[in-house]
Amino acid sequence: MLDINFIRENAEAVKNACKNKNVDINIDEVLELDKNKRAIMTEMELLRAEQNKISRGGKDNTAIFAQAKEIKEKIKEMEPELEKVDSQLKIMLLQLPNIPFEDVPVGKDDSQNVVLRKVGRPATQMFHTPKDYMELGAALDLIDVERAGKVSGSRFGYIKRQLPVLEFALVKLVMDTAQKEGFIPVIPPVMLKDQMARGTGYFEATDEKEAYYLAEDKMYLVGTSEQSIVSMHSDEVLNEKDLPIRYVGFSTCFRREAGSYGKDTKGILRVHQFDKLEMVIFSTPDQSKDEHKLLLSIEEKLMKALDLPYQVINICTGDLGRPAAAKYDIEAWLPSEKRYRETHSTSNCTDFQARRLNIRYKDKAGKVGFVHTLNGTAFAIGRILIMIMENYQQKDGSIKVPKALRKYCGFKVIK
RNA sequence: GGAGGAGUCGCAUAGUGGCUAUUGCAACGGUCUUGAAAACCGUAAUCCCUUACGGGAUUCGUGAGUUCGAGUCUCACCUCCUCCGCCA
Repeated sequence: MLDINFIRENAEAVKNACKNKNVDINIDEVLELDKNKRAIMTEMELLRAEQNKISRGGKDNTAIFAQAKEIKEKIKEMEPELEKVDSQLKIMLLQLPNIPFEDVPVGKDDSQNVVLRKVGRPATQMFHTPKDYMELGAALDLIDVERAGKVSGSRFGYIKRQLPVLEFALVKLVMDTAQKEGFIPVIPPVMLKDQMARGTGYFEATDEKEAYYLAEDKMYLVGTSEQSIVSMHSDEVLNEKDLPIRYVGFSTCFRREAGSYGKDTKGILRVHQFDKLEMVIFSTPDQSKDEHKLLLSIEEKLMKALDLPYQVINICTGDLGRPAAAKYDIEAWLPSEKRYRETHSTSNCTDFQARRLNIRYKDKAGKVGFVHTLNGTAFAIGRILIMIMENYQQKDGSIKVPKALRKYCGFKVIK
């Protein structure tokens, strides 16, 4: 959510942000509603002040109380009008996107994202024609999507044998790496009250089909632990001297993948349920750009530890999503598709989520302001397993284990 | 799932329909001090009107209601605690 004062004073900047983010909202209408709302409010407050004055006068004054009652009726008549304007305004405000930073490339969609750098050598000239991970997994009995289909339907999988052990090795690698940087490990709830699910700003009434909803209990399943970790400090005032607060969370994530019919239908690249290690940072506004760099640097450190070839993408305005002011993706090389596929994403959401969730901090002078929130993938387990399998496959169909994981999993090769 | 209790500023705490919601501690700022401690003084948030000085509205878990007036009364919901049941 944006500050209404900011919108009043920077209408052009907001219009421009909407245009660059492909969001179609009439800012002039927002300003008009805001103006209307304030006019009604002012009038009501004047009446209420008068009413209070009378009520504070004393007891048993029936003549004057009759007058107060009259004012009360008048106020009551105005209420629906205010509510109407206010709810219209609120709906529009919640749909407004965060303003992208000035150095974010302007672009229409993901085709205009910018490659910042490539690291590691894509194994295009591998010694043999690479097998895809499903073929490798079938031979070694590591992934079973057929039985998962029988039991749960499409876009599910059983991860078997050495793969779960590798998952725990990845978890340990991330925990060790992140704790060195002061991240606090956390396992968050994966079910959220609807108001919290909205707080992080990924869906509104129009597109909540993206999340799983438990109607009986009025709860959502998280699509990412970012939702429950960012919400953790809602309605709190943090102390500046405690900032930045860094968390590294592990949780299962649930996604309906509505609207992605036909995309990545095979295998476990795009599934309804997967485990993910996620980093979340609460910082002061001054710190957030550096913290964003830190998140990206840890993601790259983890990728280098696994020695996977990757590229870093600067996401353009049209592909940023509503809450982010800046976002970098990491894409790893997938040999079977001969292209890079997304494994990581890190966003600086500035005060956009903090304003919705009312997460504030008090500075040394005692002044209160909204924190900045940032998030970044440490590892999305399923996708990283895929990348390891394909990039570390051997001629005989076995899979080597990245050196950094060996001490955690206890074996060097899957065969 | 059943029965009972509670929610007031960061923490603790008073407040059974009336005017400006009490008190203590902590934290922060100031005075004093060579420095510190002590002492003393000050400090809630959100919103609206105003160029400003200033004024006003709202907020006692949340939302409705009763009333001229609600922390206080009524209803619903949320959260926590205790006991019973179930359970890894």
